[in-house]
Amino acid sequence: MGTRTDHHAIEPATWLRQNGLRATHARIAIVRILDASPVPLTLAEIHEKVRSEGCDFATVFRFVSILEEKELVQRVAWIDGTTRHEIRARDGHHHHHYLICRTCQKVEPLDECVVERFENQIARERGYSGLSHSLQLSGVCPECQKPGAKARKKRGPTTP
Amino acid sequence: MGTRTDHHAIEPATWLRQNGLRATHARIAIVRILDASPVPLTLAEIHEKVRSEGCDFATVFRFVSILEEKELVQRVAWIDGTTRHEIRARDGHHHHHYLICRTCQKVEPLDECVVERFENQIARERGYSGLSHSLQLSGVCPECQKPGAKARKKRGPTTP
DNA sequence: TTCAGTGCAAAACGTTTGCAACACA
DNA sequence: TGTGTTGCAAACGTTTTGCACTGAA
Repeated sequence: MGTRTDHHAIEPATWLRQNGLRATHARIAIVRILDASPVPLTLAEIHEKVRSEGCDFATVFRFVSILEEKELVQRVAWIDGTTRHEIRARDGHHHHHYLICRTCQKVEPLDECVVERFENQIARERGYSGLSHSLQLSGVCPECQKPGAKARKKRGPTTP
Repeated sequence: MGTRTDHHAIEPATWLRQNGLRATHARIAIVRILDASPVPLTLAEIHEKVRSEGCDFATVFRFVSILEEKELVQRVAWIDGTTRHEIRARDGHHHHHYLICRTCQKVEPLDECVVERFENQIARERGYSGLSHSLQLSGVCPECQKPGAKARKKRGPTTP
């Protein structure tokens, strides 16, 4: 089994600058953690793993928010109600699905995505575009696709 | 288009007693609201609809928790991060999927479930049983299926 | 009558923000 | 050096619990 980092030859610092972000100590640490994890993490879990480097929770919160705005990290509503965060792999995969044990909470990532094919079908039949999914299917409905429709509503935390 | 209640000839009070629950004014009101909604609701939304009957938020919280323990209501991690609750239909359907507009938040329920077939395949290949899904796939792993494995861990709020 | 169920209010928790000090470009 | 970033700490909103009163069985 390969690790997620196999796909990421690019150094965190380089990757950050490529995306127009400053490469600070805290940010590099956070990217490393996200990069190394095979499963989405909560903000608390990320903080737990970077606190040793003197990184504050607020920094985790704000930086992950920035990554999500730039769509470099994907927010996932986990089945237990927690909100988790997953870095987007740079190998073409945009998301993953998981098999979670209700008893021991073990998580197994699944490579396959059965929904994609269905997603295309739904998009065709209902006239939606830009569909994506993590839990439920979501997209933009015909009315909202019309030019001049109200601006896309921000989801999640925003940055100052 | 039919309403969800088409499937529910049983009166809320009768249904509650059948499931070993007391039929109080507040509980009947909450069941009615859940029954009538085509989409999962947040606790705040449920409370909003029953507050006119003098039903407290804590009552909504505790009663929905009881229904979830008895698996009469299913908890859903919504894509916007909210936690929602959906009553289990008594017509064989155990869950639904939804098409959500990112712009106007409109929700369209989808009848089809493409994951079921996949779920069976996963269950076979990985030795899982009792799989279900709403966002991620979940089930019980081989180790936890062994007789004498540790008791099933409670999810979500518990009752006193 | 009795005890489960409820309302009220406070506690616990997670998320979000303001501000002064700090560090990268 | 200057502006974006950070740590600290407080403000929020939501979830959860304790306790005394109430009402269904």
